[in-house]
Amino acid sequence: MNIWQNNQIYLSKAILHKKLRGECYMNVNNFFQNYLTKDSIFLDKSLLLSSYAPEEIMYRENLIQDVANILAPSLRVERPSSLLVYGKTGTGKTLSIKYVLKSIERIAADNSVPLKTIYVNCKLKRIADTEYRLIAQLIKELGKDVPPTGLPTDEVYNIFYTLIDNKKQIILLALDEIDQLTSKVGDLILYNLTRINAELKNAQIALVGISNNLIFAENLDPRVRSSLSEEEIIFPSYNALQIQDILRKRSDRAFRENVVEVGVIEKCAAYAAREHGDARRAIDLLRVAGELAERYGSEHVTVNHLDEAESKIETDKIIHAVTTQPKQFQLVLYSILVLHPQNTVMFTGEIYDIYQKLCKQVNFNVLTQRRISDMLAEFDMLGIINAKIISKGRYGRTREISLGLDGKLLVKLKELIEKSLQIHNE
DNA sequence: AGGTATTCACATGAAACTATTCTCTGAGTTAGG
DNA sequence: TAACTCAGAGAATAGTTTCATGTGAATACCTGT
Repeated sequence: MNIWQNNQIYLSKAILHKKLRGECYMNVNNFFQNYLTKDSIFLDKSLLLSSYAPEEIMYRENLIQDVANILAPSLRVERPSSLLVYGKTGTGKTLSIKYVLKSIERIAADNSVPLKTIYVNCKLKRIADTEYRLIAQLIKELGKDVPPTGLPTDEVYNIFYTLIDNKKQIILLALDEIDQLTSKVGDLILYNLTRINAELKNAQIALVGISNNLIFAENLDPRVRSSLSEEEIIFPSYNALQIQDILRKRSDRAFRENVVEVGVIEKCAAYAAREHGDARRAIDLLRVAGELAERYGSEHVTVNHLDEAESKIETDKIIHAVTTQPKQFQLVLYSILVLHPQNTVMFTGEIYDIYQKLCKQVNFNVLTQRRISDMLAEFDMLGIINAKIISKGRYGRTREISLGLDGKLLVKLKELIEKSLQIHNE
């Protein structure tokens, strides 16, 4: 017999039972039933997800017009100037560029202009974060597949050439988070991309680089720099009032009426404005606050929910960062956690000693101090630890490491790592 | 006292190595005609 | 003879080791008063 059928019978019996007796005890079935029938405080949560692309981008009309002006020649099958877009996270760069690309592609299609736009995010791990993978990804966007490894890089370039050069066309290539790419694999790849045009007979490529780093172009090879940034546009940060408007517009449609209490939007905007006007963060914050309110069965989203959302986002980020790291990373972090209760500040050498002991205990091979040093630097980047390089004079130079996280989170992290590494405390 | 030289304990950088995953190629093998 | 199998060469990549060089200030060591 089939389990589901049994359950079905059980379920209907339970409901019948409840109806007859009018009893209202809590069980999981009731919970799910309530969950379904209860009005959600959300109307349409997708509006608050980071994947949502609004049809109108507020406070960016002029910048979008600028971008459009620069890229417009492509509609006449002329190569437009290359463009470099700067702006901090959450200033609408990506959104605006995607928007322009989409509309330019639509117009091109309507007028049968041979134009293609490609958008690639260079930060995506295992997709486009190396030279080979970037080109492979471009080929994939053009509708052909390339093996993930095994081919020489030149070969992939050749496939790419022949693929785009088979007819006269303009390719608008938007590379998001381009600074990540160059910091990881060097700027040779950009040089190759800009040089492609000279070798193409029919097609032409125009590059649109998007960078979070405002001084990205400064430490670029001069040749690359001149050909990559013929035009530059800077996206300024939003101020608190602008973020308020953006939030209000989204929340009006994302939540039911009167769900969001007065002052929540303002505070949310203030939080985000403090972080250099990151609109995406503000929207995330509002969404998580809403989710918390819903989980607590509250009818309204309050300022308290917002505060809680702020810390939840922070802890979730750290927990996610830690759990996705390899085991050796976790063990190093564990060493820090073990050492932490005794000393508030720690040094690389101390951590390495503990780490070596732990390695023996759990049968890991011991990595060199050089490697541990890099790992500590990465933890610092992730915001899990605070590291500062100090000199203790005669007693050498080292990282001074402290933990800025709250106690509850530390305990949780420790448990998580113990579980994942199967460390048993005596 | 004031100046400089030394020294520690790592940091930081570059290159090389290792293991894994994957493709391509061509020799050897098999099966069918 | 065509189709198939399979080992070996060659690539890309992540993670690491090895080797080399850099570094900031507390201390040790001078020097002249």
